[in-house]
Amino acid sequence: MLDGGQSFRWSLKSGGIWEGVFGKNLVQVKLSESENLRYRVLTGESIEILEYFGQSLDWDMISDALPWRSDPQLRTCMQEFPGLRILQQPFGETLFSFLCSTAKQISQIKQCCLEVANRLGEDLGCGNYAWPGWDAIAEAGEDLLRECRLGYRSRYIWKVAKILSKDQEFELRLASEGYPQAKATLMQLPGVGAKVADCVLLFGCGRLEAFPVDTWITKVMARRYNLGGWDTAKVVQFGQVHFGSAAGLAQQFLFASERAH
DNA sequence: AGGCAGGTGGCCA
DNA sequence: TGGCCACCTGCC
Repeated sequence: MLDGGQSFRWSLKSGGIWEGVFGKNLVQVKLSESENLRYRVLTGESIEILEYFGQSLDWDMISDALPWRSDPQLRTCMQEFPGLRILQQPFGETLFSFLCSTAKQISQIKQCCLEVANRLGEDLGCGNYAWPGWDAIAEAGEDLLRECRLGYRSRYIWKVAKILSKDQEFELRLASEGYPQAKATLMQLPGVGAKVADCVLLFGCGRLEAFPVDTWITKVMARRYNLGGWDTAKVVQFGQVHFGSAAGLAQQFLFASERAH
């Protein structure tokens, strides 16, 4: 899940150790088979690590709410990736990274996020830099983003930075809204369509009912659920109705299985 | 060498 | 509403 397109600030070091940056935290973790999280805080707070990895949530219960009993396709994917979770990432950098993600491959998204952090972010030690925040991005301007190879996304990201640096209450307001309204609110931001909005809601707002549909999910839903030729919005609707309150977790199982396929 | 990638917004009927 | 197409950049 650290390399599954949820977050773009993790890299695999030697010995199965992953090193990652989120918020003001620089951490190393080792994910074991027993699903125990072993971690080392290089910079930051332990409590934030636990929250980030969703340790306060009852994943057995959440997984059990999925329709695996009646859905052999889903059951297969779940068995293939035991221990898969949804990360609970900070809102701002989640929105930023998914604005960067459109029509890009994971390796390129990682490169862009790294570049922006290196140029504008706070030094966390060991050559790692935090996500800089909207203020710094708004101040840096569109050209700097283009230098970080964000291309046409630069204009959107810069506009969003200007909007959100002037609206400190945005995240709080979003949290008070129901899922459909929260999605609509996010989609009012430039560069945020249905897919980016659902990724942000799922990975950065704890809305497990969000069901982001990208080309991988379109493919896997066509293959496993016979939805070939379906309109993307229809696939989203199918996913939410069929998988229910934890549709986003189902999405991750399907996504992981399709990428491995 | 040209099409396309983990989309979105704008324009057209 | 539904279908195209440009938009940056890098990889196949």
